[in-house]
Amino acid sequence: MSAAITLFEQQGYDETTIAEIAEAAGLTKRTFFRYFADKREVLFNGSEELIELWVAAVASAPPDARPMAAVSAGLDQMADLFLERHEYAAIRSRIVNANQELQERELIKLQSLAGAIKMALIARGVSLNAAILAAQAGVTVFHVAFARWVEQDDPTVFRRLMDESLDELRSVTAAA
Amino acid sequence: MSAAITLFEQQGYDETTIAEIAEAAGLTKRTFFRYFADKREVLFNGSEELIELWVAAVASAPPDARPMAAVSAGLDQMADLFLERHEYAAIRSRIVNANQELQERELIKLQSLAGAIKMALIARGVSLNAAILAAQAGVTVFHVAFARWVEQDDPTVFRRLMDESLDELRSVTAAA
DNA sequence: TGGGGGGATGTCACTTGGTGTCATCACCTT
DNA sequence: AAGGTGATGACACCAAGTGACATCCCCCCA
Repeated sequence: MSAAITLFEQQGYDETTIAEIAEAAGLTKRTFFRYFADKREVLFNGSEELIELWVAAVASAPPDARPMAAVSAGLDQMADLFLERHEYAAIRSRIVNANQELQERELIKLQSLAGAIKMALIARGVSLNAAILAAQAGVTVFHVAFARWVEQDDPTVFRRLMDESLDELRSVTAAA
Repeated sequence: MSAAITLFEQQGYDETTIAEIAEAAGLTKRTFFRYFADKREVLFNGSEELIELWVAAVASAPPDARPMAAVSAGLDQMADLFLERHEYAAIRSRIVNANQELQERELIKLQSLAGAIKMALIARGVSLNAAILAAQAGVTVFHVAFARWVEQDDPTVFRRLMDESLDELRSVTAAA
């Protein structure tokens, strides 16, 4: 992973071959593909843990909490999780934002995150449609706030940025 | 395009090679790549027109319309646009939903749609953050309603499904 | 009317991502 | 010391893309 990221930073994602990454890491192309399903995946390693964390937060919210409050408990976890990864997140974002394939992978990871949150909401008794939209809203807020968070210096404002985004979403969708 | 879709339906996306598609269409692999940037793109042909249509609807909404009302004018256009493409949309959805690469491409097309709507909102004087979230909300509603629309028989209910989804999003994000 | 030029297509060679298969090696167990 | 197991290497192969150049067809104009 670190060999890959270093090379991506230095020469760009497209210009870096798997063979180069493997050599830099002291192994072969074949071994690379035993650890990562494809070239993109090397940049999306912690994503299952992230999903589990969010799902656990939704599951353990108070039983009477409204769907969006349960989802929002996941946002707290995200703020925590990324607190000490601000610099890494910024580097990784630069790489991802410079390449369409990587953005595609990022979006589908977010989609699978939304799917997992949806299931966790359904397990709480939330209706299917409400679960889909609450999960999607939470992920959108996370995504938008994340993009703003990596663009500035203070790592501690992540949770505040998420709240602001959620407020904006609320006010923009509010009936006339 | 039709050669590709037919083959994808018959034998699956992964199991179909560009050479096969090209042969079925009476041309060569090289020519295929002069029309489509990659294998996925053959399934995403009308997407620029779709974006232009939505953007135009946002731009021509009444000047005093609230952001989400302008976005919603785009939903009207989408309902129209797809009215006579229900069957095609269903076939295409089956193909896309069976393959992760294709879902990734679909998501980034939706993302670029959201980006275009965002710009159209900004041109109306909407603030950056409100524009981002209104555009994203509109695309989410479209995406969710689209998935429900292709799953059932009556093509005329698309607009109603979008309204229902927007209502659900509103109520789920509403403050406690 | 017959070149000539430009755009579309074909040909071919090449790179790279990704996979199946088998050999090898290291380490652990008994 | 023998055997088994999991990780790695070696190698051949396929399919997606791409660059470079040849060819062909059609339209325009002297």
